[in-house]
Amino acid sequence: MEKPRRGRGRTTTMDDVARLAGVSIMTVSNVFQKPGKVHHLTRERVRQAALSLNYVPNRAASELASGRSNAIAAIVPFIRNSSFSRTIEGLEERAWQHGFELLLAVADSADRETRAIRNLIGRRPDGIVLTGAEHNDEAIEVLLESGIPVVETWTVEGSRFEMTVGNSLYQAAFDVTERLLERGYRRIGFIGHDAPVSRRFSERQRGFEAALSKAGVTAAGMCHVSTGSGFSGGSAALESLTSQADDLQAVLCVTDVVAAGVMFECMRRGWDIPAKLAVAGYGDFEIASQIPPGLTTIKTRGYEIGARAADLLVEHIHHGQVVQPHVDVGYDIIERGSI
Amino acid sequence: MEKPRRGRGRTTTMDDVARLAGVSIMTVSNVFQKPGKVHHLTRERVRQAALSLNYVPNRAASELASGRSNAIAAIVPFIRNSSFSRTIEGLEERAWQHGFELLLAVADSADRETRAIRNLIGRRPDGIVLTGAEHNDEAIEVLLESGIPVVETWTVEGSRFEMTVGNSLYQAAFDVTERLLERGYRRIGFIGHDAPVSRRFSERQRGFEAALSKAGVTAAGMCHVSTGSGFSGGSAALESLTSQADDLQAVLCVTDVVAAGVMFECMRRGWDIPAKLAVAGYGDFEIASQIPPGLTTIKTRGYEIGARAADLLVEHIHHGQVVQPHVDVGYDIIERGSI
DNA sequence: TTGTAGGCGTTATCAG
DNA sequence: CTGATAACGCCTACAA
Repeated sequence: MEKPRRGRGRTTTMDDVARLAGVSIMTVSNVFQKPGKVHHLTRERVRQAALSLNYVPNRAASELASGRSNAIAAIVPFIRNSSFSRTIEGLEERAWQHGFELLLAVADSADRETRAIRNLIGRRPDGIVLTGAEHNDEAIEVLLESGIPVVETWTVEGSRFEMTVGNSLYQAAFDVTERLLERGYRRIGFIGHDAPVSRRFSERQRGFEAALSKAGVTAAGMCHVSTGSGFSGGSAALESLTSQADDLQAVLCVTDVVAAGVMFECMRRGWDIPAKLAVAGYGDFEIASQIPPGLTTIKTRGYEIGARAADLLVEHIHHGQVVQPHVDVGYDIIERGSI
Repeated sequence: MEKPRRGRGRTTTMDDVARLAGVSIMTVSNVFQKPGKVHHLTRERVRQAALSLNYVPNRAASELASGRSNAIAAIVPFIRNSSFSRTIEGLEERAWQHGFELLLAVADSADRETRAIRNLIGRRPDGIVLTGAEHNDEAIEVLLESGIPVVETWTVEGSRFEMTVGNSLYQAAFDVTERLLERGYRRIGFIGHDAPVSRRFSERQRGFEAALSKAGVTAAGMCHVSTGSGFSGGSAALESLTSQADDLQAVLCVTDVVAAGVMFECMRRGWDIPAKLAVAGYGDFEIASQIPPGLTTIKTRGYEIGARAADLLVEHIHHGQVVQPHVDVGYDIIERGSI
């Protein structure tokens, strides 16, 4: 049987459209790229021809010829249960408004990330968005060398890239912890995440610790659950924390999902929230507003992070530089019944 | 200021590598494509040269020349709170094993889907995976015309594409409903989703209705929440259902997220589950096992759907056809405390 | 095992 | 406003 080779001669090309419309191939190209440069009637004729042939331009050829891909690439560690999905939405939407497509890669480990980055670079995107992962040196090297503008998001401190968009994780954690202290809680525990997103999450931990030490209080306990462990990570962590301190009064969790896991565990134990245990989360996921008695949390503006990242890239692509390369989108503390 | 044109002459190409390694450009190409055809030592020399130049092959050029992209494209309506994310993972993993990359597009409306499909086709992927959305005719037309093999997932019934992978939504809903009837519940309500994924979800509804009518029972009420409405959709729906039937005993929900929303609402009302209201969901998301008293649900094997879809495509790409083009991955009923 | 010629489908450039 | 020509970077086919 004949090998199904689409590449050779089967797909309809600009040539077909040009012939059908009775114009040159260049005119067809212009109709799609610079409609203004083509006469009203010619344009319509070409459009009709393209439509009737179900013509779709070949991006590979276009990119090769123009050296521009009109695409922005993003790489995220995971998409489930995370504020990253909001960031992706922001990116996609804004990128599209600027006429760019989004190339998305998911990589949950440094190794996979390196591979994914190579793949992406191979596609020569006009810009790349890195989202909150630990990058290994090789990947960073390749990225810097590629000449493609890069913006790093979420994890801002110590970034080696020219542009960053984030929100003050440190400050946010500091503020909620102070809020807990104001409420009179003194025996407070912390549940964090371990690698591969440690840089990001350790900022939260530092904020937590700073607020405590400012108040002259010591942490009731620290505990780390693995990234992506979800709700069940919360129950396990609570177990561990209570064994470290049986007079635990409050917990600050690295994520709303973990916090919800803690709250589910409290329900199972029949513990009243916040009387027996106060809980605070991070992210303001939908569950925070729904789970009784409502979860106090930090709203992260993940969507805005994506949108601003896209803006930065587009600005860089068009002008070769940006006016303000480091953006902090801030955060809000949302108080609900859990503290 | 000079426009930053990467395309023209700045990036390192095979030529540079070839020159540095003292070989022809073809040899460099072979080192990457068919390492076996190049002499041991030459290969190493080329690899070193490529490494030291941070050379990354240009996919656009490669695709154009070979007519193959080594990429599989997938399009999903949304990724948050859904079994689709599992399907994506399965797809990505399996595709990678076969040496293919995954191009992912998210499109939450038929219009965006059409646009996304055009974009994807422009990239000439070797295969396309469609995931549980309503497709409009134009999109289907373009897809069929493109000659690219397509597999449709989740939504199987009435598919116009040559390959499908799904699980019996109808049968699954039928079975859980029977389970509820066996438990003695008679006043049962249904919470479904409306467009744009209606075809998919209406199969569930039909299964629900069939089981009821087989038992000679009529539905206590039907209710539809908008896709992606999340937990809050559940509370709202419960509101609506109880107003339709104040003797409601059980609800079957289109999704675990909606079911969890119903359960949260019950908690707020102080209703005991399942004594006052039994709840069943769909998807076996993590929350189902964590929310007290545990949510009875249908496990959908979303990962396997993705994996099998990738397998089908690869088989088709390699052999031009597949032996068994329609796959049903089945489902499991997971019983927990909520019924 | 390595190299040479030609072309993939599109766009930039510049002439008509 | 339209069209001819020469790249773009790589791969297929064939020759050495």
